[in-house]
Amino acid sequence: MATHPAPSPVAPTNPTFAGGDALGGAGSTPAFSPLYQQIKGLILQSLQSGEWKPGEAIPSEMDLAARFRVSQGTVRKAIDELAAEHLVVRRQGKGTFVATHAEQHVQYRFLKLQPDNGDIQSEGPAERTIIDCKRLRASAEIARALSLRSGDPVLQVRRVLAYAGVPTILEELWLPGAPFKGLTAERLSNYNGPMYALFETEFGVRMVRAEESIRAVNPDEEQSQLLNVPISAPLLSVERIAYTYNDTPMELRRGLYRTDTHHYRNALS
Amino acid sequence: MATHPAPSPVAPTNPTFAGGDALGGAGSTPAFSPLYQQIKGLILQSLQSGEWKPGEAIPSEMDLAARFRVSQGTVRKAIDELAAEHLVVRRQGKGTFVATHAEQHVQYRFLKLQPDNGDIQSEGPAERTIIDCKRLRASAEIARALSLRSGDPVLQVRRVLAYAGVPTILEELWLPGAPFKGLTAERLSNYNGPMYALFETEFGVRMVRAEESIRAVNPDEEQSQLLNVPISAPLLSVERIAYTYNDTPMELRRGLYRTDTHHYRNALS
DNA sequence: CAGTGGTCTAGACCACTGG
DNA sequence: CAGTGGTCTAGACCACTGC
Repeated sequence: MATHPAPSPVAPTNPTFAGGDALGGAGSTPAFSPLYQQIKGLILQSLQSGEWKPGEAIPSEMDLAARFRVSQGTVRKAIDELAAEHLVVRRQGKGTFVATHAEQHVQYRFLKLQPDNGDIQSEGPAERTIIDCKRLRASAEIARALSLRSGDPVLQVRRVLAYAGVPTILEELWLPGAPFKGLTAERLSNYNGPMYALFETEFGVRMVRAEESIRAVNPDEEQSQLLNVPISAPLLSVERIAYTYNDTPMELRRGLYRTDTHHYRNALS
Repeated sequence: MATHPAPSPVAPTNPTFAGGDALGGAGSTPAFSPLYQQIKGLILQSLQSGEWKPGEAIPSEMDLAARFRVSQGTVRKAIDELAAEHLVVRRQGKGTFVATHAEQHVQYRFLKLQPDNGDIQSEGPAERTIIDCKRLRASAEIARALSLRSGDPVLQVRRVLAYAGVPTILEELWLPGAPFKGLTAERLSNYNGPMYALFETEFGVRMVRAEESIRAVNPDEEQSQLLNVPISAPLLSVERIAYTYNDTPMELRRGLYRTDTHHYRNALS
């Protein structure tokens, strides 16, 4: 595996068209794909297949250029896009590294709740309490969100996050059963750090992007007790679907946020 | 103004350092600034000064390269960043255009509320009703948000947005008095299109980015009447500060969103 | 067809990191 | 010091738009 003997994965010398051009022009869309996009796809495959693990360095731009038989500039543009999508992180003088949720700086990348006074760092990490972790069968709703079939095995986790002793977030999340075989309440409790970091190291599942739908709601009886708020208290309902590579949904998470001391922060551009 | 006779705004031939290097090494930060960043700054100045107006084309990459006496590739990288920040829009074969909120495709770029069923397009534009438009003096809180002094003149606008006849959004917004001299309820009512588009064409104020803080709240008596919901209904409180160039705050907007038929959508990456 | 942005290359040099 | 990513250049060619 030390040398890659000219796999020639792309057009031999010049940039060409990609797609089913061999079919004789039957294609409806010309589907022009620039070389750097093809290279990006190949790098993506290697990331996906685990050839380079989270936190590790990927080969240098020169190495990749030689491996794919393109110029350094073309590899550079491919990596630029991967870096913009936070799939890799560039560090001048050191190399390019596979992104990870275990990083100190980008911890809790997907959690947008912030304390009203003081920044995130000063608040410190939340106190986590697992309520339960059950194995059950997907309802139609859960199945649809996770691209499963109704009745497929799923894992349900519920937990509370507290800041300075005040329960602030109540989360309920569902994971597809197969990729997370062996996940238990105990392993969750013992792990110290972001849940997504545990998913990476223990199950090889890397969350790459997510989408959230936010509403204002009132808690039900149980929720109001767990969060220690009156049943009439308005709460933020945050439903998240998190995706791995290839836009494969791997988690449905429903959060209830108290917003009397915290707020959901969002940058628009 | 047809030709720019070698203004030589940057280092004559080679990339050099920027910053107060002439002070004799007293600077604490070396402050290296790549050429393309300097070019970006110069283009930004021209955008800001109104040399090219929203919707217009800026000079071609070749022209800018000649004007700034750098290579096309350097100009390209500068424009790449401006395009990534949505300050300009590239269109292959046509040119690069100053971004505008009046565009058909990117209308309501900052409004993240979406109908639960069906996409945004099918819903059509909201019915807008101006409640009032008052000229008053900034409270300490408003002044801080807009980088003004307490007592400075500000403009307050309140309005309701309804979809399919259902009042869904109640907005209250404050604008600094000086740049928006002449804005009246009538002009707002008569204008058809995004408010930010009116700001561009009538007042030369271009909103470039914004930050939102979101909470769950209950309405007060007046708010509940205007939105036609019970006083116990949980609502989304969305406080936005919108910025022009140079991170200058130009609007404070407080929205109350009903989330029984709509939701706030956010993409995380 | 000319003009625009978009891609690709090859080579030079710079800034940063670590041994 | 060698190796990495970062910048800059010059030139060629491609894809898209509109006249």
